[in-house]
Amino acid sequence: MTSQEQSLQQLQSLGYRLTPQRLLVLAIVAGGDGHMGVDEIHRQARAAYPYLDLATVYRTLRLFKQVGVVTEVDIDNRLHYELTAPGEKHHHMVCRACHRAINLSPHYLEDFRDTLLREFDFEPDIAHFTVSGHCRGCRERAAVNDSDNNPMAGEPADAAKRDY
Amino acid sequence: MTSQEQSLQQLQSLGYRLTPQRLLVLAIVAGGDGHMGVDEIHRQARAAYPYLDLATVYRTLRLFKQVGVVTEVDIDNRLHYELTAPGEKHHHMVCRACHRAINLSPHYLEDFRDTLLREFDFEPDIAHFTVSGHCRGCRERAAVNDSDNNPMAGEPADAAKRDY
DNA sequence: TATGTTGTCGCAAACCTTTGCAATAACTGG
DNA sequence: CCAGTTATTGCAAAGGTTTGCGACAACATA
Repeated sequence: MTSQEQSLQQLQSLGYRLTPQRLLVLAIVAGGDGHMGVDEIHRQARAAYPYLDLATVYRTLRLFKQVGVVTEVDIDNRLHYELTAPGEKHHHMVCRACHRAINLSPHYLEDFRDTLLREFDFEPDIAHFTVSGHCRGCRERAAVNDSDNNPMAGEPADAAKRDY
Repeated sequence: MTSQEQSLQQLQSLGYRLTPQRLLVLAIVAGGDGHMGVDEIHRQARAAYPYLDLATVYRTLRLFKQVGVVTEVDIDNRLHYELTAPGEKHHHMVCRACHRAINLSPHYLEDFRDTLLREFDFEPDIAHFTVSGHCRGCRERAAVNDSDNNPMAGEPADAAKRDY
């Protein structure tokens, strides 16, 4: 039984129904390379099944995420999804500047999770966890362009375009 | 010099202009108790200055956040802001169920930050950091209602309303 | 104080995502 | 295999947030 079939069976066992729309979305996400944007998933889905509505794609992905079938990544205020690879799960670090996503092993979050659970009885949702910040490349680039030593907080006033 | 005046001077020194709109929004956030929703800030602002547009409120808060004057908290997909109290900074844990926000001392994130920086040259944006998950109260409530031992992943199929 | 530069505002429209609702289709039990 | 139950869909509309743009206003300079 493939991991896709497992996911489907899991859905069914939880009382969710297996619909062609769900099969389709799952297949597309599984076939995609890395995190896919919702619009791209929708586009591909329509190719096979033109009536499939964008709202359905959103609902389906939300369900898949909740059940753990996919992992959600917020990249520049847009939702992206990738298949949750059992055994090689990972979180993400997303760069605010170049919007690239870097994988992060769960190992780095375990201590943090344990602490919150122990000290506050708070169960963080680390299954869908994204850390945003600035990656190496963008930090170096910024260091060069910056005359002062301000490490990129409050962005230089002479930035090209600054409409706030 | 009050911390508000400091913020204003900081803005100016970065090349941003001091406008009545910005003064107003700052005053309101400073006067509010805890994290305020954008609409509430806007409502209060309009009382004093009816022409102030919602877009300006958003832009102003985004700027304030970027400069560090305010802290952003995402509560149930809605942005909220509070004054960044220097000296008593904190992050937030937001419960996905009851939407309450619990303060979290920066101390809990320092190790995590250091690790990412050391191992990946990735500077996480912990200044504006929110962990979502489930708080004690909601976890207990769920434990009672749950017959099986599934710790709230994939939510019971018999949930009252389930439109995905 | 007068003038130029350019950051900011208000407005309207766009964008991404969620939601209400009636019609439909997936599963269940007989 | 049929009928009943109810989860799910498509559609349209709302919701929260962002953005393009021309008019305006804050600051600097003389």
